[in-house]
Amino acid sequence: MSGLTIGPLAKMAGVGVETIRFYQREGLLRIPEKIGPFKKYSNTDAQLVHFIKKAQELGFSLKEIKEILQLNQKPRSTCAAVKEKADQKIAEIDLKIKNLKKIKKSLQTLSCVSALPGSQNDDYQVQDCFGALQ
Amino acid sequence: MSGLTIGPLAKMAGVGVETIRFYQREGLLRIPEKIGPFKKYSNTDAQLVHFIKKAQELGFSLKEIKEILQLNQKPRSTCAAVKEKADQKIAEIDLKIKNLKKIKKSLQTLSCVSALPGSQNDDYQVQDCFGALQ
DNA sequence: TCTTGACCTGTACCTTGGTACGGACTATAG
DNA sequence: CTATAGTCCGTACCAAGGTACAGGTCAAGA
Repeated sequence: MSGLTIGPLAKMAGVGVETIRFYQREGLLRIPEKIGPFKKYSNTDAQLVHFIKKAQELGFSLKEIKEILQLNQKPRSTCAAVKEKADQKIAEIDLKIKNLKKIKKSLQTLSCVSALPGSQNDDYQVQDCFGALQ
Repeated sequence: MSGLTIGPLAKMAGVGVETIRFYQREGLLRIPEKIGPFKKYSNTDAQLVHFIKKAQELGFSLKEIKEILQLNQKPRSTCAAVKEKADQKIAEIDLKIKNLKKIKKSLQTLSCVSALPGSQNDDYQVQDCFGALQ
């Protein structure tokens, strides 16, 4: 709504302008109408870019993120498919959370052991703790 | 202990042999002694590779994974530093879990809405739900 | 009005994380 | 004892996700 140009948009979203253009090329971000000679963006665009970065940090590829975003835009006719896809992503997320908790637990053990004097560590202790990630 | 060659090791860990060699080049994996003409690996090596893959799926870069693994191998003299690093990783993991839960919640809403008839969606619904990821 | 900084399109280049391949050696099943 | 499949080392190539120009347009303040 606010009519941002690409520079302020990039700044708001915490990325470079080239990243914005790259996302447009990749179809993750709409290419807005020009108002005068420049393209104008909304706050929603900034939120979207911010979301893309965060989802990426959580281990989703741009391709997957695109899929998640497209779940939104499908017409009603494909609702069952949308629900299925969303449920599938939810399952993936649950697995990620589970695995992160395992790593966390191992790191807590390590943190604790290391804090004690006399804990000389042998090779491969961390992964011994949780070799069984799924 | 078991004396695996690189092929069986790769198979156990669910990667290609070239990936094993790449991890060695990058210093994520030890280069074992040769027994006869071939290098011999242990089950622990397989677990380690498996761990690397999982951590990667959770959004850690190879550089970060290397750091996590090295927490283990530091001598006692740097224990405080190890603990600090581990605690920092734990905080990162907590944030990841928190953000994954937000995305999950949004997807649940979407999955639910989409399953209802008459829910024609406008642009950018998903990210509207959780533009505020940290 | 002029200049400086932001924008435009297009293309080239970079880093990360592999993947493939060539040429030589070796183990082992038939 | 030979064929084939696995290993070794080195180097080249590849895809994803950016990042950096070049060469031009535009706008807004001094």
